Amino acid sequence: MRLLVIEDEKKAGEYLKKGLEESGFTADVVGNGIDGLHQALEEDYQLIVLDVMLPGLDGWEVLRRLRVKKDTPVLLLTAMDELEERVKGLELGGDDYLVKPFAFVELLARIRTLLRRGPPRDIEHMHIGDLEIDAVRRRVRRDGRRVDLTPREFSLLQLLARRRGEVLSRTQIASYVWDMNFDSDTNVVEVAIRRLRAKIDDGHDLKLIHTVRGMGYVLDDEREVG
Amino acid sequence: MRLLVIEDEKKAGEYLKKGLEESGFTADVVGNGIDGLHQALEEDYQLIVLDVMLPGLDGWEVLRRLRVKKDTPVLLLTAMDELEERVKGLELGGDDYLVKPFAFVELLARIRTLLRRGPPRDIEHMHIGDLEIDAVRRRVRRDGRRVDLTPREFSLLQLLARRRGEVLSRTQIASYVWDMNFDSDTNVVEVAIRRLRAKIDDGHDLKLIHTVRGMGYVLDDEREVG
DNA sequence: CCACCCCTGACAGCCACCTGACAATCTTGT
DNA sequence: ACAAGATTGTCAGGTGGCTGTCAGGGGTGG
Repeated sequence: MRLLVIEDEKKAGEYLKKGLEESGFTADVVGNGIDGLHQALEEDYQLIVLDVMLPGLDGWEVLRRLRVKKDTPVLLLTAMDELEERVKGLELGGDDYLVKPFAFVELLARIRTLLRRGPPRDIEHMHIGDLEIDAVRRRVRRDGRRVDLTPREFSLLQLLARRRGEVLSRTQIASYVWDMNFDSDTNVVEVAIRRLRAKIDDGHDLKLIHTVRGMGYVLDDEREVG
Repeated sequence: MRLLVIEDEKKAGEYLKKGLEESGFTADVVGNGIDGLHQALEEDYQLIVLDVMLPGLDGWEVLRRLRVKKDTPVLLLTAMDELEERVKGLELGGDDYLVKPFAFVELLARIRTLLRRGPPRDIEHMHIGDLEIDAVRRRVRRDGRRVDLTPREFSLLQLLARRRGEVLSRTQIASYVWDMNFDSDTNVVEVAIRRLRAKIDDGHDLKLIHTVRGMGYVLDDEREVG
Protein backbone atom coordinates (compact mmCIF):
# COMPACT_ATOMS: atom_id res chain seq x y z
CA MET A 1 0.00 0.00 0.00
CA ARG A 2 1.76 3.12 -1.25
CA LEU A 3 1.26 6.59 0.16
CA LEU A 4 2.61 10.02 -0.66
CA VAL A 5 3.30 12.55 2.05
CA ILE A 6 3.64 16.19 1.03
CA GLU A 7 5.09 18.03 4.00
CA ASP A 8 7.70 20.77 4.06
CA GLU A 9 8.92 20.47 7.62
CA LYS A 10 11.64 17.90 7.37
CA LYS A 11 11.26 16.50 10.86
CA ALA A 12 7.54 16.05 10.54
CA GLY A 13 8.03 14.36 7.19
CA GLU A 14 10.55 11.91 8.58
CA TYR A 15 8.33 11.20 11.52
CA LEU A 16 5.33 10.45 9.34
CA LYS A 17 7.34 8.25 6.99
CA LYS A 18 8.77 6.25 9.85
CA GLY A 19 5.43 5.80 11.55
CA LEU A 20 3.61 4.84 8.39
CA GLU A 21 6.22 2.31 7.40
CA GLU A 22 6.12 0.78 10.84
CA SER A 23 2.39 0.41 10.26
CA GLY A 24 2.91 -1.50 7.07
CA PHE A 25 2.61 1.25 4.44
CA THR A 26 5.15 2.33 1.89
CA ALA A 27 5.56 6.10 2.09
CA ASP A 28 7.29 8.62 -0.16
CA VAL A 29 7.90 12.04 1.30
CA VAL A 30 8.16 15.19 -0.78
CA GLY A 31 9.10 18.55 0.70
CA ASN A 32 7.24 21.06 -1.48
CA GLY A 33 4.10 21.58 -3.49
CA ILE A 34 5.52 21.54 -6.97
CA ASP A 35 7.38 18.26 -6.55
CA GLY A 36 4.49 16.84 -4.60
CA LEU A 37 2.00 17.59 -7.35
CA HIS A 38 4.35 16.22 -9.96
CA GLN A 39 4.97 13.06 -7.98
CA ALA A 40 1.28 12.59 -7.30
CA LEU A 41 0.48 12.86 -10.98
CA GLU A 42 3.30 10.64 -12.18
CA GLU A 43 2.97 7.80 -9.74
CA ASP A 44 -0.04 5.88 -8.59
CA TYR A 45 -0.62 6.30 -4.91
CA GLN A 46 -3.44 4.84 -2.92
CA LEU A 47 -3.62 7.97 -0.81
CA ILE A 48 -1.97 11.33 -0.33
CA VAL A 49 -1.32 13.07 2.97
CA LEU A 50 -1.12 16.77 2.20
CA ASP A 51 -0.02 19.57 4.49
CA VAL A 52 -1.84 22.73 3.42
CA MET A 53 0.85 25.06 4.76
CA LEU A 54 3.46 24.76 2.07
CA PRO A 55 5.91 27.34 0.77
CA GLY A 56 5.43 28.31 -2.86
CA LEU A 57 2.56 26.28 -4.23
CA ASP A 58 0.27 25.85 -1.24
CA GLY A 59 -1.80 22.82 -0.40
CA TRP A 60 -5.04 24.21 -1.80
CA GLU A 61 -3.46 24.79 -5.14
CA VAL A 62 -1.83 21.38 -5.15
CA LEU A 63 -5.19 19.82 -4.40
CA ARG A 64 -6.96 21.80 -7.10
CA ARG A 65 -4.46 20.92 -9.75
CA LEU A 66 -4.36 17.33 -8.70
CA ARG A 67 -8.13 17.05 -8.90
CA VAL A 68 -8.05 18.19 -12.49
CA LYS A 69 -6.56 14.85 -13.39
CA LYS A 70 -6.79 12.44 -10.53
CA ASP A 71 -9.12 11.26 -7.84
CA THR A 72 -6.54 9.90 -5.44
CA PRO A 73 -7.94 10.24 -1.92
CA VAL A 74 -6.40 13.19 -0.10
CA LEU A 75 -6.10 13.61 3.63
CA LEU A 76 -5.47 17.25 4.49
CA LEU A 77 -3.36 18.39 7.40
CA THR A 78 -4.44 21.84 8.50
CA ALA A 79 -2.81 23.96 11.13
CA MET A 80 -5.83 26.03 11.95
CA ASP A 81 -9.01 24.68 13.33
CA GLU A 82 -11.17 26.91 11.23
CA LEU A 83 -14.45 25.74 9.85
CA GLU A 84 -13.87 27.75 6.72
CA GLU A 85 -10.61 26.01 6.01
CA ARG A 86 -12.21 22.63 6.27
CA VAL A 87 -15.10 23.55 4.09
CA LYS A 88 -12.69 24.93 1.53
CA GLY A 89 -10.69 21.75 1.62
CA LEU A 90 -13.70 19.55 1.16
CA GLU A 91 -15.06 21.71 -1.63
CA LEU A 92 -11.79 21.51 -3.49
CA GLY A 93 -12.01 17.78 -3.34
CA GLY A 94 -10.23 16.85 -0.14
CA ASP A 95 -11.57 13.68 1.36
CA ASP A 96 -10.85 14.27 5.00
CA TYR A 97 -8.81 16.57 7.16
CA LEU A 98 -6.84 16.40 10.37
CA VAL A 99 -6.00 19.35 12.55
CA LYS A 100 -2.44 19.70 13.79
CA PRO A 101 -1.25 18.65 16.22
CA PHE A 102 -2.71 15.19 16.10
CA ALA A 103 -1.98 11.80 17.61
CA PHE A 104 -0.39 9.42 15.17
CA VAL A 105 -3.02 6.75 15.81
CA GLU A 106 -5.63 9.27 14.76
CA LEU A 107 -3.85 9.74 11.44
CA LEU A 108 -3.71 5.99 10.95
CA ALA A 109 -7.39 5.66 11.67
CA ARG A 110 -8.30 8.31 9.10
CA ILE A 111 -6.05 6.74 6.51
CA ARG A 112 -7.60 3.33 7.03
CA THR A 113 -11.08 4.80 6.77
CA LEU A 114 -10.27 6.61 3.55
CA LEU A 115 -8.70 3.54 2.01
CA ARG A 116 -11.68 1.44 2.98
CA ARG A 117 -14.08 3.95 1.54
CA GLY A 118 -13.06 3.05 -1.97
CA PRO A 119 -12.88 5.34 -4.96
CA PRO A 120 -14.22 8.82 -4.26
CA ARG A 121 -17.57 9.61 -5.72
CA ASP A 122 -18.79 12.54 -7.72
CA ILE A 123 -19.66 14.89 -4.91
CA GLU A 124 -21.49 17.34 -7.11
CA HIS A 125 -24.31 15.04 -8.15
CA MET A 126 -25.14 12.40 -5.65
CA HIS A 127 -27.97 9.86 -5.69
CA ILE A 128 -29.06 7.88 -2.69
CA GLY A 129 -32.12 5.91 -3.57
CA ASP A 130 -34.63 8.41 -4.88
CA LEU A 131 -32.79 11.28 -3.19
CA GLU A 132 -30.78 13.54 -5.45
CA ILE A 133 -28.31 16.14 -4.29
CA ASP A 134 -26.97 18.74 -6.69
CA ALA A 135 -24.22 20.55 -4.84
CA VAL A 136 -23.66 23.18 -7.50
CA ARG A 137 -27.25 24.27 -7.76
CA ARG A 138 -27.68 23.57 -4.10
CA ARG A 139 -30.76 21.58 -4.86
CA VAL A 140 -32.18 18.53 -3.25
CA ARG A 141 -34.96 16.34 -4.57
CA ARG A 142 -36.69 13.36 -3.09
CA ASP A 143 -38.74 11.25 -5.41
CA GLY A 144 -38.51 14.04 -7.96
CA ARG A 145 -40.01 16.63 -5.65
CA ARG A 146 -37.97 19.61 -4.66
CA VAL A 147 -36.91 19.94 -1.05
CA ASP A 148 -35.77 23.26 0.36
CA LEU A 149 -33.07 23.02 2.97
CA THR A 150 -31.57 25.60 5.28
CA PRO A 151 -27.79 26.05 5.24
CA ARG A 152 -27.31 23.85 8.31
CA GLU A 153 -29.56 21.16 6.97
CA PHE A 154 -27.83 21.17 3.62
CA SER A 155 -24.42 21.03 5.21
CA LEU A 156 -25.46 18.09 7.35
CA LEU A 157 -27.02 16.24 4.45
CA GLN A 158 -23.95 16.77 2.36
CA LEU A 159 -21.75 15.29 5.03
CA LEU A 160 -24.00 12.27 5.43
CA ALA A 161 -24.19 11.79 1.69
CA ARG A 162 -20.45 12.04 1.17
CA ARG A 163 -20.06 9.34 3.75
CA ARG A 164 -23.12 7.33 2.85
CA GLY A 165 -23.16 3.96 4.47
CA GLU A 166 -20.75 5.06 7.18
CA VAL A 167 -21.97 5.54 10.69
CA LEU A 168 -21.02 9.06 11.78
CA SER A 169 -20.76 9.84 15.45
CA ARG A 170 -22.28 12.94 16.95
CA THR A 171 -18.77 14.18 17.59
CA GLN A 172 -17.78 13.76 13.95
CA ILE A 173 -20.94 15.44 12.78
CA ALA A 174 -20.56 18.29 15.24
CA SER A 175 -16.99 18.93 14.21
CA TYR A 176 -17.86 19.08 10.51
CA VAL A 177 -21.15 20.87 10.49
CA TRP A 178 -20.54 23.14 13.45
CA ASP A 179 -17.27 24.56 14.57
CA MET A 180 -17.38 22.90 17.91
CA ASN A 181 -15.50 20.42 19.99
CA PHE A 182 -18.57 18.76 21.35
CA ASP A 183 -17.46 18.95 24.98
CA SER A 184 -20.69 20.51 26.03
CA ASP A 185 -23.71 18.34 26.41
CA THR A 186 -25.89 19.81 23.75
CA ASN A 187 -28.26 17.98 21.49
CA VAL A 188 -27.85 20.16 18.45
CA VAL A 189 -27.00 17.19 16.32
CA GLU A 190 -30.12 15.33 17.27
CA VAL A 191 -32.27 18.34 16.63
CA ALA A 192 -30.61 18.97 13.30
CA ILE A 193 -31.13 15.35 12.32
CA ARG A 194 -34.72 15.63 13.34
CA ARG A 195 -35.26 18.68 11.19
CA LEU A 196 -33.53 17.09 8.24
CA ARG A 197 -35.62 13.97 8.66
CA ALA A 198 -38.78 16.03 8.64
CA LYS A 199 -37.87 17.29 5.17
CA ILE A 200 -36.19 14.21 3.74
CA ASP A 201 -37.85 11.18 5.26
CA ASP A 202 -41.27 12.20 6.54
CA GLY A 203 -43.99 10.90 4.33
CA HIS A 204 -41.77 8.37 2.64
CA ASP A 205 -41.98 4.69 3.25
CA LEU A 206 -38.28 4.10 2.80
CA LYS A 207 -36.31 6.07 5.38
CA LEU A 208 -32.82 7.20 4.41
CA ILE A 209 -31.51 8.54 7.69
CA HIS A 210 -30.98 5.79 10.22
CA THR A 211 -30.10 5.99 13.88
CA VAL A 212 -27.47 3.60 15.11
CA ARG A 213 -27.99 3.42 18.81
CA GLY A 214 -24.97 4.29 20.84
CA MET A 215 -23.01 5.19 17.70
CA GLY A 216 -24.52 7.88 15.55
CA TYR A 217 -26.31 8.23 12.23
CA VAL A 218 -26.04 6.81 8.72
CA LEU A 219 -27.48 7.83 5.40
CA ASP A 220 -28.37 4.74 3.48
CA ASP A 221 -31.04 3.54 1.07
CA GLU A 222 -30.93 -0.05 2.20
CA ARG A 223 -33.71 -1.39 4.29
CA GLU A 224 -32.90 -2.39 7.81
CA VAL A 225 -31.77 -5.94 8.10
CA GLY A 226 -33.32 -7.73 11.03
CA MET B 1 -14.82 15.17 -25.80
CA ARG B 2 -13.91 17.47 -28.66
CA LEU B 3 -13.22 21.17 -28.26
CA LEU B 4 -12.36 23.99 -30.62
CA VAL B 5 -9.95 26.72 -29.61
CA ILE B 6 -10.00 29.94 -31.61
CA GLU B 7 -6.93 31.90 -30.63
CA ASP B 8 -4.59 33.94 -32.80
CA GLU B 9 -1.53 34.02 -30.60
CA LYS B 10 0.32 30.91 -31.59
CA LYS B 11 1.98 30.30 -28.23
CA ALA B 12 -1.23 30.66 -26.31
CA GLY B 13 -2.97 28.32 -28.71
CA GLU B 14 -0.32 25.66 -28.31
CA TYR B 15 -0.40 26.02 -24.58
CA LEU B 16 -4.16 25.58 -24.45
CA LYS B 17 -4.12 22.61 -26.79
CA LYS B 18 -1.44 20.88 -24.77
CA GLY B 19 -3.13 21.53 -21.45
CA LEU B 20 -6.55 20.45 -22.66
CA GLU B 21 -5.23 17.26 -24.17
CA GLU B 22 -3.41 16.44 -20.97
CA SER B 23 -6.75 16.82 -19.26
CA GLY B 24 -8.40 14.32 -21.51
CA PHE B 25 -9.98 16.52 -24.16
CA THR B 26 -9.38 16.52 -27.88
CA ALA B 27 -8.65 20.05 -29.02
CA ASP B 28 -8.42 21.63 -32.45
CA VAL B 29 -6.78 25.05 -32.63
CA VAL B 30 -7.58 27.61 -35.27
CA GLY B 31 -5.68 30.90 -35.60
CA ASN B 32 -8.25 33.33 -36.95
CA GLY B 33 -11.92 34.20 -36.91
CA ILE B 34 -12.87 33.21 -40.45
CA ASP B 35 -11.42 29.73 -40.22
CA GLY B 36 -12.68 29.40 -36.67
CA LEU B 37 -16.25 30.16 -37.65
CA HIS B 38 -16.03 27.86 -40.63
CA GLN B 39 -14.61 25.05 -38.53
CA ALA B 40 -17.18 25.56 -35.80
CA LEU B 41 -20.02 25.33 -38.29
CA GLU B 42 -18.64 22.35 -40.19
CA GLU B 43 -17.67 20.14 -37.30
CA ASP B 44 -19.53 19.19 -34.17
CA TYR B 45 -17.76 20.40 -31.08
CA GLN B 46 -18.93 20.01 -27.52
CA LEU B 47 -17.57 23.43 -26.66
CA ILE B 48 -15.69 26.34 -28.17
CA VAL B 49 -13.03 28.46 -26.45
CA LEU B 50 -13.04 31.80 -28.20
CA ASP B 51 -10.58 34.63 -27.82
CA VAL B 52 -12.39 37.87 -28.54
CA MET B 53 -9.27 39.72 -29.66
CA LEU B 54 -8.84 38.36 -33.12
CA PRO B 55 -7.47 40.02 -36.25
CA GLY B 56 -9.93 40.37 -39.09
CA LEU B 57 -13.21 38.88 -37.96
CA ASP B 58 -13.28 39.53 -34.23
CA GLY B 59 -14.65 37.27 -31.56
CA TRP B 60 -17.94 39.07 -31.21
CA GLU B 61 -18.67 38.69 -34.88
CA VAL B 62 -17.66 35.04 -34.85
CA LEU B 63 -19.99 34.46 -31.93
CA ARG B 64 -22.87 36.33 -33.55
CA ARG B 65 -22.60 34.45 -36.80
CA LEU B 66 -22.17 31.15 -35.05
CA ARG B 67 -25.31 31.70 -33.00
CA VAL B 68 -27.37 32.11 -36.12
CA LYS B 69 -26.95 28.43 -36.78
CA LYS B 70 -25.59 26.69 -33.72
CA ASP B 71 -25.91 26.58 -29.96
CA THR B 72 -22.52 25.12 -29.15
CA PRO B 73 -21.48 26.41 -25.71
CA VAL B 74 -18.91 29.18 -26.02
CA LEU B 75 -16.38 30.19 -23.39
CA LEU B 76 -15.04 33.65 -24.12
CA LEU B 77 -11.52 34.78 -23.36
CA THR B 78 -11.44 38.53 -22.88
CA ALA B 79 -8.36 40.63 -22.39
CA MET B 80 -9.98 43.50 -20.58
CA ASP B 81 -11.79 43.21 -17.34
CA GLU B 82 -14.54 45.51 -18.46
CA LEU B 83 -18.09 45.01 -17.40
CA GLU B 84 -19.31 46.08 -20.81
CA GLU B 85 -17.31 43.40 -22.51
CA ARG B 86 -18.77 40.72 -20.34
CA VAL B 87 -22.31 41.91 -20.79
CA LYS B 88 -21.80 42.13 -24.53
CA GLY B 89 -20.43 38.62 -24.60
CA LEU B 90 -23.28 37.18 -22.64
CA GLU B 91 -25.86 39.04 -24.65
CA LEU B 92 -24.44 37.78 -27.91
CA GLY B 93 -24.84 34.28 -26.61
CA GLY B 94 -21.56 33.52 -24.90
CA ASP B 95 -22.07 31.10 -22.07
CA ASP B 96 -19.29 32.22 -19.79
CA TYR B 97 -16.18 34.34 -19.95
CA LEU B 98 -12.70 34.27 -18.53
CA VAL B 99 -10.44 37.29 -18.15
CA LYS B 100 -6.84 36.96 -19.28
CA PRO B 101 -4.53 36.13 -17.73
CA PHE B 102 -6.08 33.15 -16.02
CA ALA B 103 -4.88 30.02 -14.28
CA PHE B 104 -5.28 26.96 -16.42
CA VAL B 105 -7.20 25.11 -13.71
CA GLU B 106 -9.69 27.93 -13.75
CA LEU B 107 -10.24 27.40 -17.46
CA LEU B 108 -10.74 23.71 -16.89
CA ALA B 109 -13.24 24.36 -14.13
CA ARG B 110 -15.29 26.66 -16.36
CA ILE B 111 -15.21 24.17 -19.20
CA ARG B 112 -16.40 21.40 -16.93
CA THR B 113 -19.19 23.56 -15.58
CA LEU B 114 -20.36 24.48 -19.05
CA LEU B 115 -20.29 20.92 -20.24
CA ARG B 116 -22.20 19.82 -17.19
CA ARG B 117 -24.78 22.53 -17.59
CA GLY B 118 -26.30 20.59 -20.44
CA PRO B 119 -27.57 21.76 -23.78
CA PRO B 120 -27.64 25.53 -24.04
CA ARG B 121 -30.97 27.19 -24.22
CA ASP B 122 -32.20 29.76 -26.66
CA ILE B 123 -31.12 32.85 -24.80
CA GLU B 124 -32.81 35.26 -27.14
CA HIS B 125 -36.28 34.15 -26.25
CA MET B 126 -36.46 32.67 -22.83
CA HIS B 127 -39.56 31.42 -21.08
CA ILE B 128 -39.76 30.78 -17.37
CA GLY B 129 -43.30 29.92 -16.47
CA ASP B 130 -45.39 32.75 -17.88
CA LEU B 131 -42.40 35.07 -18.01
CA GLU B 132 -40.98 35.83 -21.43
CA ILE B 133 -37.68 37.54 -22.06
CA ASP B 134 -36.78 38.86 -25.48
CA ALA B 135 -33.09 39.62 -25.21
CA VAL B 136 -32.84 41.26 -28.60
CA ARG B 137 -35.61 43.78 -28.08
CA ARG B 138 -34.90 43.98 -24.38
CA ARG B 139 -38.52 43.30 -23.70
CA VAL B 140 -40.06 41.37 -20.88
CA ARG B 141 -43.58 40.07 -20.45
CA ARG B 142 -45.25 38.39 -17.54
CA ASP B 143 -48.52 36.63 -18.19
CA GLY B 144 -48.70 38.42 -21.53
CA ARG B 145 -48.50 41.87 -19.99
CA ARG B 146 -45.55 44.00 -20.80
CA VAL B 147 -43.07 44.84 -18.04
CA ASP B 148 -40.71 47.80 -18.34
CA LEU B 149 -37.33 47.22 -16.79
CA THR B 150 -34.45 49.58 -16.20
CA PRO B 151 -31.01 48.57 -17.51
CA ARG B 152 -29.89 47.23 -14.14
CA GLU B 153 -33.05 45.30 -13.63
CA PHE B 154 -32.86 43.79 -17.09
CA SER B 155 -29.25 42.85 -16.64
CA LEU B 156 -30.03 41.17 -13.34
CA LEU B 157 -33.01 39.34 -14.74
CA GLN B 158 -31.02 38.13 -17.68
CA LEU B 159 -28.36 36.70 -15.44
CA LEU B 160 -30.91 34.93 -13.30
CA ALA B 161 -32.72 33.63 -16.35
CA ARG B 162 -29.61 32.33 -18.05
CA ARG B 163 -28.80 30.45 -14.91
CA ARG B 164 -32.33 29.55 -14.02
CA GLY B 165 -32.51 26.95 -11.33
CA GLU B 166 -29.02 27.74 -10.07
CA VAL B 167 -28.59 29.52 -6.79
CA LEU B 168 -26.49 32.60 -7.44
CA SER B 169 -24.63 34.17 -4.56
CA ARG B 170 -24.62 37.89 -3.95
CA THR B 171 -20.96 37.88 -4.88
CA GLN B 172 -21.63 36.22 -8.21
CA ILE B 173 -24.47 38.58 -8.94
CA ALA B 174 -22.44 41.62 -7.96
CA SER B 175 -19.56 40.61 -10.17
CA TYR B 176 -21.74 40.12 -13.23
CA VAL B 177 -24.25 42.90 -12.89
CA TRP B 178 -22.02 45.47 -11.29
CA ASP B 179 -18.32 45.82 -11.79
CA MET B 180 -17.44 45.28 -8.20
CA ASN B 181 -15.55 42.96 -5.97
CA PHE B 182 -18.12 42.91 -3.27
CA ASP B 183 -15.71 43.56 -0.41
CA SER B 184 -17.81 46.35 0.92
CA ASP B 185 -20.89 45.55 2.87
CA THR B 186 -23.48 47.09 0.65
CA ASN B 187 -26.93 45.75 -0.01
CA VAL B 188 -27.24 46.79 -3.64
CA VAL B 189 -28.04 43.28 -4.65
CA GLU B 190 -30.89 42.98 -2.20
CA VAL B 191 -32.32 46.27 -3.28
CA ALA B 192 -32.01 45.39 -6.94
CA ILE B 193 -33.74 42.08 -6.29
CA ARG B 194 -36.46 43.91 -4.45
CA ARG B 195 -37.04 46.27 -7.35
CA LEU B 196 -37.06 43.45 -9.84
CA ARG B 197 -39.49 41.53 -7.69
CA ALA B 198 -41.79 44.49 -7.53
CA LYS B 199 -42.08 44.39 -11.30
CA ILE B 200 -41.92 40.67 -11.92
CA ASP B 201 -43.50 38.94 -8.98
CA ASP B 202 -45.77 41.41 -7.21
CA GLY B 203 -49.38 40.67 -7.86
CA HIS B 204 -48.70 37.17 -9.11
CA ASP B 205 -49.54 34.07 -7.21
CA LEU B 206 -46.56 32.10 -8.46
CA LYS B 207 -43.34 33.82 -7.47
CA LEU B 208 -40.36 33.34 -9.74
CA ILE B 209 -37.57 34.92 -7.75
CA HIS B 210 -36.74 32.92 -4.66
CA THR B 211 -34.43 33.73 -1.77
CA VAL B 212 -32.22 30.94 -0.56
CA ARG B 213 -31.24 32.01 2.90
CA GLY B 214 -27.53 32.14 3.52
CA MET B 215 -26.81 31.47 -0.14
CA GLY B 216 -28.37 33.82 -2.63
CA TYR B 217 -31.20 33.92 -5.15
CA VAL B 218 -32.73 31.63 -7.80
CA LEU B 219 -35.09 32.20 -10.66
CA ASP B 220 -37.38 29.26 -10.88
CA ASP B 221 -40.96 28.50 -11.81
CA GLU B 222 -41.34 25.56 -9.50
CA ARG B 223 -43.65 25.83 -6.57
CA GLU B 224 -42.13 25.50 -3.18
CA VAL B 225 -42.46 22.11 -1.62
CA GLY B 226 -42.97 22.07 2.09
C1' DC C 1 -38.65 -2.61 35.55
C1' DC C 2 -34.90 0.46 35.48
C1' DA C 3 -31.45 3.12 33.15
C1' DC C 4 -30.06 5.08 29.26
C1' DC C 5 -30.42 7.02 24.93
C1' DC C 6 -32.99 9.24 21.63
C1' DC C 7 -37.05 11.79 19.93
C1' DT C 8 -39.97 15.76 19.79
C1' DG C 9 -42.34 20.18 20.24
C1' DA C 10 -41.94 24.69 22.10
C1' DC C 11 -39.52 28.88 22.57
C1' DA C 12 -36.47 32.79 22.37
C1' DG C 13 -32.45 35.25 20.48
C1' DC C 14 -30.16 36.45 16.64
C1' DC C 15 -29.07 37.49 12.20
C1' DA C 16 -30.07 37.54 7.27
C1' DC C 17 -33.02 39.64 4.62
C1' DC C 18 -36.69 42.97 3.48
C1' DT C 19 -38.46 47.48 2.82
C1' DG C 20 -39.38 52.38 2.26
C1' DA C 21 -37.31 56.76 2.08
C1' DC C 22 -33.81 59.82 0.52
C1' DA C 23 -30.00 61.63 -1.99
C1' DA C 24 -26.80 61.32 -5.73
C1' DT C 25 -26.27 60.49 -10.39
C1' DC C 26 -27.53 59.69 -14.97
C1' DT C 27 -31.06 60.51 -19.03
C1' DT C 28 -33.96 62.79 -21.66
C1' DG C 29 -36.38 66.45 -23.83
C1' DT C 30 -36.47 71.17 -24.98
C1' DA D 1 -27.07 73.86 -21.54
C1' DC D 2 -30.69 73.38 -18.35
C1' DA D 3 -34.36 71.38 -15.98
C1' DA D 4 -37.36 67.54 -15.03
C1' DG D 5 -37.70 62.92 -14.46
C1' DA D 6 -35.88 58.39 -14.11
C1' DT D 7 -32.54 55.44 -12.22
C1' DT D 8 -29.72 53.68 -8.74
C1' DG D 9 -26.81 53.46 -4.38
C1' DT D 10 -27.08 54.11 0.66
C1' DC D 11 -29.01 53.75 4.99
C1' DA D 12 -31.88 52.73 9.05
C1' DG D 13 -35.43 50.30 11.00
C1' DG D 14 -38.41 46.30 10.84
C1' DT D 15 -39.52 41.21 10.43
C1' DG D 16 -39.32 36.65 9.87
C1' DG D 17 -36.84 32.43 9.44
C1' DC D 18 -33.15 29.81 11.29
C1' DT D 19 -31.05 27.59 15.01
C1' DG D 20 -29.58 26.37 19.77
C1' DT D 21 -31.55 25.23 24.19
C1' DC D 22 -34.42 22.78 27.12
C1' DA D 23 -37.80 19.84 29.29
C1' DG D 24 -40.66 16.12 29.00
C1' DG D 25 -41.94 11.80 26.64
C1' DG D 26 -40.99 7.42 24.40
C1' DG D 27 -38.57 3.46 23.23
C1' DT D 28 -35.01 -0.05 23.79
C1' DG D 29 -31.93 -3.13 25.87
C1' DG D 30 -30.25 -5.26 29.93
